Amino acid sequence: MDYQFKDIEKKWQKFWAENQTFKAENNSSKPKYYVLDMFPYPSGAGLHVGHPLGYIASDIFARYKRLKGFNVLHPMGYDSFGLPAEQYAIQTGQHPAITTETNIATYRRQLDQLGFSFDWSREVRTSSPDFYKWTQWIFMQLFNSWYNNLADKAERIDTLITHFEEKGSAGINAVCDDEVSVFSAGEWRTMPYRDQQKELLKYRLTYLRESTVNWCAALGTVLANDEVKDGFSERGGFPVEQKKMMQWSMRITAYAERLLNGLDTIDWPEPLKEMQRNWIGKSVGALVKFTIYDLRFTNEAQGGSADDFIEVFTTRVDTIFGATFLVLAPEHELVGSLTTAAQKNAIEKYIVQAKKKSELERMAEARVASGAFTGSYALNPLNDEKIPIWIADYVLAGYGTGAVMAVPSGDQRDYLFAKHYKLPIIPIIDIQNIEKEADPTKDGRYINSGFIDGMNYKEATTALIAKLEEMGAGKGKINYRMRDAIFGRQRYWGEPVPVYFKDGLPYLIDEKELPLLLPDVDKYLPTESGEPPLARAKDWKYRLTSDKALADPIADGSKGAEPVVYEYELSTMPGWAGSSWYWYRYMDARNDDAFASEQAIAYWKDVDLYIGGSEHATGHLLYSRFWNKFLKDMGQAPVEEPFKKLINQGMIQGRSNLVYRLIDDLGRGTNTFVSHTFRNQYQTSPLHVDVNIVENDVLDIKKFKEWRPEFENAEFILENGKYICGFEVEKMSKRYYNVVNPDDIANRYGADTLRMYEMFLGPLEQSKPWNTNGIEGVFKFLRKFWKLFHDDKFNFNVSGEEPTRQELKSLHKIIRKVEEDVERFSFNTSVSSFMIAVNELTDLKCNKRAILGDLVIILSPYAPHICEELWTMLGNEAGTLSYVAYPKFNPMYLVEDEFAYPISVNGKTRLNLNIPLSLEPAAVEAFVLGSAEVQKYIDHQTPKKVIVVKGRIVNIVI
RNA sequence: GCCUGGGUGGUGGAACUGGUAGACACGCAGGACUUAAAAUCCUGUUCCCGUCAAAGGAGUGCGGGUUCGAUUCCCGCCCCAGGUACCA
Repeated sequence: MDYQFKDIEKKWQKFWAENQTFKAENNSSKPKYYVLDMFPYPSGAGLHVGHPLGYIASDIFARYKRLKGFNVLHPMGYDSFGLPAEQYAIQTGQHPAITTETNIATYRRQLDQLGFSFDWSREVRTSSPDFYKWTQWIFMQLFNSWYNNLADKAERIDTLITHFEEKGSAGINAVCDDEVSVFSAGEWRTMPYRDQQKELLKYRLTYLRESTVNWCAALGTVLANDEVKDGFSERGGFPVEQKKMMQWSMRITAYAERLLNGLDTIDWPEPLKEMQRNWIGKSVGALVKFTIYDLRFTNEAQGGSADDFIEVFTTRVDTIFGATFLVLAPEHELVGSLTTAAQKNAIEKYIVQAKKKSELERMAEARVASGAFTGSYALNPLNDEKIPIWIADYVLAGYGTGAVMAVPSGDQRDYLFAKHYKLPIIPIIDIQNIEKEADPTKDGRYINSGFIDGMNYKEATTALIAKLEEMGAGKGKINYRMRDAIFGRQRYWGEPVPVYFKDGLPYLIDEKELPLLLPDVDKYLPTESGEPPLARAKDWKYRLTSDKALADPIADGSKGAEPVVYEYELSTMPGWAGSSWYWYRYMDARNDDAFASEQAIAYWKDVDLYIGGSEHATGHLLYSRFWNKFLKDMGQAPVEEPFKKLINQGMIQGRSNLVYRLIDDLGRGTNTFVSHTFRNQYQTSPLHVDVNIVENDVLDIKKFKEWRPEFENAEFILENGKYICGFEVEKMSKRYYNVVNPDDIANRYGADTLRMYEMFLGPLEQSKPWNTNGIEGVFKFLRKFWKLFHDDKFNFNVSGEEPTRQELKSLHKIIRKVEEDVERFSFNTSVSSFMIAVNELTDLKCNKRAILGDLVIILSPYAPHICEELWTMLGNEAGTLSYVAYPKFNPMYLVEDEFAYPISVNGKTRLNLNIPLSLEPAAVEAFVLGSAEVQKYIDHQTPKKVIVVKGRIVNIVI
């Protein structure tokens, strides 16, 4: 029989499902290996050909590891909360759960058809209550924790309460809100319960506070910074504005340093680590206080509570003697009190103007200096120099202290500002060149800089910080760019937050009541009063009954049998909540008592290999590391970093095909099309054509005429009897007619061909356009492979004879090659090697069972269906292929018989040799000269010179 | 601007720690089998010169350098992709 991929693939997919071939056990004498894919959001469009790229790679690796004797966990699930299902619900009224269910069914069918070795018994869905129960549970743990800087880890809030009770707020070093209260133990104990809770909220790792958020009116929700691109929402492209709202936040900043340091311990792509480093944005610098000069000038009306100094953050404290003015952000709180009567007009005008400027305008505007003088002055703490205080929108209120010391000689922005407003520019380093622009050099020695004159950068920085600390005018300080993550969305289709409100303060619901189920609503839009959709839920209230209320000394519910009713939190969790811990759920997916059992977590520990796209660099991958570190602090997770090795698969772009339509004299399109080569000899306009009616860039004219009624009578100017299309690399999208569906490919060539072809396309990590042009080659290869096992009449025919040395050489060459390739994730070169091996064995007419059996095993991770079929045909039990031992490479078969070759360098002929590694360096020369291979080349002559490099490669000049 | 990758035939891409550049595949050209098509097989295919061939020359974005030898290492530039940005 010829290679009938359809029957074979159907048969084995059914077999694997029925026999649960890939079910992983939570205990095993084998070493564990956890291969994880980033789980998909099940969108309505289904999979296109780019999605499975990473899944194929991880599947190959998972199957390879099984053959290598590992107990492999390779699960799959769905990140099924999300915006598209909700948008669809708003438009149609259909419950997002139903849309999601339908989409998941499509995804599942498409995934199954590719023959993945997932353990589906562990499937998770973030939108399923038995999953989000634990997302809510982790939220509660975060709420019940604070970050102790002294221990450098999160602790239960109880430890903080105990400290307050015993010692008051003294001695606490925590990551918390800016405005925490100072109190004694006695004061704490007499504090009303509500005030205590209010104070504790300032320390909790998830907390409520008023923050400026990115509000997207069109989506009716708040977006995280990484969901906003250039002032528009990443999804949908709607305008985003700044708005103040009470919001749930996560104190991820507490983990900034650990998130940064952890990067050095994990095997991730360098660009991705770099993105996270930039996102965290650590800068080491100093806070310096500049005394305000003569407060008499300040505006009496507003100056009542003003401090008498301005604090700035700088990373270049060494340049402080070059500071010739201060600049505050227009929003800085001292601006009002610093503005003199004379400057009041100018300042107010500038503030109005700055506010009006949208994000976009600020971006578009060239770097033109703009600002206004407050009329006040400050004193440089180190030389008592009197310098003016300005405001300008190049200083950001949200970073550092919202105020900077301007050093025009060293900072380009300050330089431009100084030039524009004719402020002094003082050089402070001997080698500085500041004629045209600022020179931020750290080399050279300081000048015009008081007591640091003559020092270098390092000496000056140390000396200055010491001096400032001694004077009480400053201190060393580390700043991070990263902000706390906002954790609420005014949306329906997300996890409800397990919190109710009493007297305006949030309290956790009883843990026994988890999961807090998402209630039904009549519409999925915000209410008329602007409340989130959950406000529409009927009778969705928290009932505090007397027994539960006992724990709370002021609960009103304790008095009678009737429960007291409170409002739930109405916002839901953001999209990243469920994905921030889901890899643990796979370890023990059906557990009702814990997010995963202790034993399961102790066994699987962490993800050994994680494959997914780099677009999650500063979202999912950062939040996951954060939650993992928190769970570790809580003793729930065994290791600091969840994903040991990570690989980014490249994006698969679309490859559009174009036809060239002839244009008549009036510029109108005719119905005549010109083939690619001749397109410039005519007036033409390019037109996208469906890639599915084009093969190898040759247009199927018949299908083209049927494609659209208007082309029914189309005419063509051909080349060599064919119509050749042009192509362009673009996003894969319906409107370019370049979407290729894996179902079509699988139908036509089979899943094994598709799997191998996607790998063959190029390096896994590289982005590349999808191009079906080469797929025939892979298909031919599989057919050739099939034929090795059959005679001319397609009868199965293998021989039990002993393999020849040649055959063994071919086999062991590929065993070694593929093993090396898989270990370094170079799947594309493996596919090539398979082709070479099969070509060689075909030439040798090899049908030896011993050779073919091993070949089936090593090919099976790539093309599992055909290999299972051949494996059973070879007489093995069905289903055993996935767990047999990987063939062992035997170097004996690979002794090189050709190791000398002549090369010509600069007109001299040299012999290049590969010397066996086993040879002692001292013996190399004798070995070389004694070798028959070499004698053949030098032909009795004495070589002029023998050069040995690294004991391995030898040049002989002849 | 800064950070991180990358630049090799008509195309996708090979080349492990510096050792015969272009493996493998597509495409193309020619041929075999066939009434024909499909399928399959064979030959050729970096460029230039050369009647086939032999021989020769050039060649991994550009210009230098180190080396017996550089796609690989170093210096300076150009271009492309991704990330990021008045972050002090």
